[in-house]
Amino acid sequence: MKNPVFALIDCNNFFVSCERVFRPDLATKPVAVLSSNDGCVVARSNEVKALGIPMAAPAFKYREIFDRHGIVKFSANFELYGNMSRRITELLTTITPRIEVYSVDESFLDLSQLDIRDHTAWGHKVRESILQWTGLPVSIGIAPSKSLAKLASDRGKKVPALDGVLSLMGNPETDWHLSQVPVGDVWGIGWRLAPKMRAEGAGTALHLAQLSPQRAQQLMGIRGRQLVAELNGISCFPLDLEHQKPKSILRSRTFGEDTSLASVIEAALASFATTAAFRLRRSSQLARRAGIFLDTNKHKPGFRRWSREVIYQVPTADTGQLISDTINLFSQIYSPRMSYHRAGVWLGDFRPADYLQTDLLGAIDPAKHDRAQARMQAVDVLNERFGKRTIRYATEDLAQKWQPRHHTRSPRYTTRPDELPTAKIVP
DNA sequence: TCTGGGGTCCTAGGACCC
DNA sequence: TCTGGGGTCCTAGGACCC
Repeated sequence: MKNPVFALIDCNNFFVSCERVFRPDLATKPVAVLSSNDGCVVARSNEVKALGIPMAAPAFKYREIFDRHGIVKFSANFELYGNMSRRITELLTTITPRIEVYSVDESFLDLSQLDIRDHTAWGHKVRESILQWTGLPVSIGIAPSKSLAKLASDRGKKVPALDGVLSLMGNPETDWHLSQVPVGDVWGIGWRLAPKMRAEGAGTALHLAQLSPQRAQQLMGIRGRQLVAELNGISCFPLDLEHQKPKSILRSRTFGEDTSLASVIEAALASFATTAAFRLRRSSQLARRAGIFLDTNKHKPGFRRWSREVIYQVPTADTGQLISDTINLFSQIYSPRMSYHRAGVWLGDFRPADYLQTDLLGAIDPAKHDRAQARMQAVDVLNERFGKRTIRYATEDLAQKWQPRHHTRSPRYTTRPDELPTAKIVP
């Protein structure tokens, strides 16, 4: 058994970098990407960070700074970002199959089986090929634990002299790097724990690493104890290769405008149920629970949330059933006097898709179940071949008014040929 | 007027059983 | 009648992540 070596590959300002690949004219301009409804800032170029605009800042509060500095705004284009993300994943998979895709812009690699003599040089080589093949700048951290790899990639990004790569494998400066990282920037220390750690005298990652395991567990539970060990180079969080199977699925949106109309909300719920069920089928699972929730505006007085759920004796991934059940749940909590701001559908308590055959045969009507399976498979095949929403349920079409606004979305360059710019050749 | 969307894990407490 | 302890399952809420 070899000693663990992890690399974290982390895309810099990911959404902004994706936009810049297709807009090289923006390479040195301040650029921000906004969430659904153009509500919050979800990605910032370094220039925007330098202007003091924080992550998740409500866009309307910073409009003046946006205008004054000519910040270029994009509505989030997740189809583009997802596609760019897959390109990087494919590239990394050629290095080693032992990869954990941790998020849309971060992957861990297990390097322990590879024959790498100089980890820093290896990091620079990987960084250059990703830049060459995708146009995206990344930072790379290499260390004996995931938490240290994460911290190292962050240092690689922030310290210009490191040029995007830091290896903490046998690095005599490890303690010094730890001493430069505020405790709140450590992976796993959020806004609640950071003040608590500072009060304990642990203001930096180095101080945190020096806590006794007992004290760490007292203050932060078992995860905290493991985190402290990780900072000392003892790996507690293994590579998660099964990451791709979700344990719950949520689809929700803030509406383009608040609404009291049942038909609008039903159309939204039908649409959420459809995409959630598709994702569920793609993961080869069935749900034993499904639920909905409705919210008023949480930033206005009198904020309220309503929710209902249904438990299935026979788990399902059938879109038709999920739509009719969510609409039914909705009718139990809907009041025409309320003004709704946001709604969502969630699925949970999953079983493997072959569970019905192995465990419930006899308890269900097999013919009926097979027909439902065949129906959903046909829908998925047609939609894959001819485009999303080729086949859909009528409830989705009751209204479009719920759909979020996205006034400044860029073309989906890599997935929608019809949105590509056209070049005219002038003779 | 205008404040996102999607996840995971841990813990404490209650119900229930032996 | 009262007493003890342990195990499991479920749920709600908290905390974190990107």
